[in-house]
Amino acid sequence: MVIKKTSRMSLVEQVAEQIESLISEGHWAVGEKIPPEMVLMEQFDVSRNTLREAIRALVHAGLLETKQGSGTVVKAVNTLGVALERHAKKAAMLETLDVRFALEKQAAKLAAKRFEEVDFTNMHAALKACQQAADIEDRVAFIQADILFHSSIVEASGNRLLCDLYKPLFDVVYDFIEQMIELEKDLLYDHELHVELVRAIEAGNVEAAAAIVDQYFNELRGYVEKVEG
Amino acid sequence: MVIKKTSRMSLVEQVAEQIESLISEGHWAVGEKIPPEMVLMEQFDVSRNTLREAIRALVHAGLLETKQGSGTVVKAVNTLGVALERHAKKAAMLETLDVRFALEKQAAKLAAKRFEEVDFTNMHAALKACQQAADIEDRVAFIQADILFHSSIVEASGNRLLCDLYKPLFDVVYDFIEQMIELEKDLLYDHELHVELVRAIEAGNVEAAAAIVDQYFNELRGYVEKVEG
DNA sequence: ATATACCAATCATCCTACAACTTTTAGTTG
DNA sequence: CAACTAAAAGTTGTAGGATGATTGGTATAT
Repeated sequence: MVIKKTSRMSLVEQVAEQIESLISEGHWAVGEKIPPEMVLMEQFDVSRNTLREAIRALVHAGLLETKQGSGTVVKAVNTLGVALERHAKKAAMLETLDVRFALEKQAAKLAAKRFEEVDFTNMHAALKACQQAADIEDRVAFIQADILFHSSIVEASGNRLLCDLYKPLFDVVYDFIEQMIELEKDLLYDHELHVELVRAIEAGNVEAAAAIVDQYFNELRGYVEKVEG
Repeated sequence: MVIKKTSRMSLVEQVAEQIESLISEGHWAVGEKIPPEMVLMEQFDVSRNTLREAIRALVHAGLLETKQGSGTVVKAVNTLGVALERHAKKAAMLETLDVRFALEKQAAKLAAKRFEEVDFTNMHAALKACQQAADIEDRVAFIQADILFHSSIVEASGNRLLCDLYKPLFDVVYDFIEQMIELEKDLLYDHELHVELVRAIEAGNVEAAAAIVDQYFNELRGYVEKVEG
């Protein structure tokens, strides 16, 4: 006797899964508006409630965003970022910082290890922008360039999972730093380490890259401890 | 003029958030059945549709599980694990391994740094279980003990966020290893490093702990590369 | 041309009803 | 009394309709 499939997935989950596929496969791009409920009801051949429960699940996951009177738009392609950001916001800043540190250090080492395959365009551009912002002491510009710089480091690791984990934590830390910056005005003009880090990665010097990230985070940790603890 | 907060959150999100809080604060424990829809409708003072949309969002996120005719039970305390596991399963094993490595190394260093406050009970118990399993060459028992061992290391870091990130990745890696173990039968009886790692942490030797984790993962990476690449 | 009023589209919430499944209860039978 | 059976109650799943709230665009009037 053939055992029947334990139980068929609920209609809501089936619909949610299909919508998720349509998004992840790019059929509905980020920023794009998806069809209204009435249309989707007919396309999926389910009732209004069922469809709404599916959509609501994806809204909560951060994939979609609904606006009354307007419609529903795609907000992201994967659900990890939202979950991680929500989680990290509830954690202590020093804990988040330690995790971010672990990830960025690993990223720097991986980038240095595969330096021959790395595209350094973004890294150099961010470096230049940092330098310019530091020269004219434009704090806002420096932060933006700093964000691009660290992102380019992590992307250079070639590890997609690492990037997906790093960026949400990075955002959380930077929200904190933006508030902190009033207290320590000269904190973020520390540009020397940026240059050294790129040089180490370009040279394929794994240990040097790791040491520089160590140093960077030790300083950052000191500032955060002063403010938080 | 003070601009009022965008507007109030939708009822569904309010309810979902409250339920999440009730779970994360332990008011509803994992495995426990939550009240039926009718009761929750009255408690939150919302309609059935609104309540169901909230619950469905949490079901999709992996926090709850509903069974028709029976009820709804709490499945997990936080939503991060499910999202991360789903995500990591789609990634390449070597990428996942690198991230896990970064996290475990950081955990070992943190644990060594605060060795005076660490509770070593679990670690020693896992160590003993590993030894016993290795002695009688019981592979299944060794894996289970190994899982407990690595978990105890990460928990000793005292960093909750680190633990929450580590465990799902760990599960993914171990699913892979369980399949791999047939090929490399003697892989997991490598017990020496376990002992050395605990010794280093107990001595508060941060660098030694880091070096041992390095060594452990280099071996593991070698095996994985042989199988996957 | 600008501002106002109106209208249509769309999501938000509520309501009722029934179906499907599970658990409990009551009843029957041996 | 024990064990099996049938009925009932409880719970989630799905459907469909009605009304309110918000948004975006259109037509109108000045």
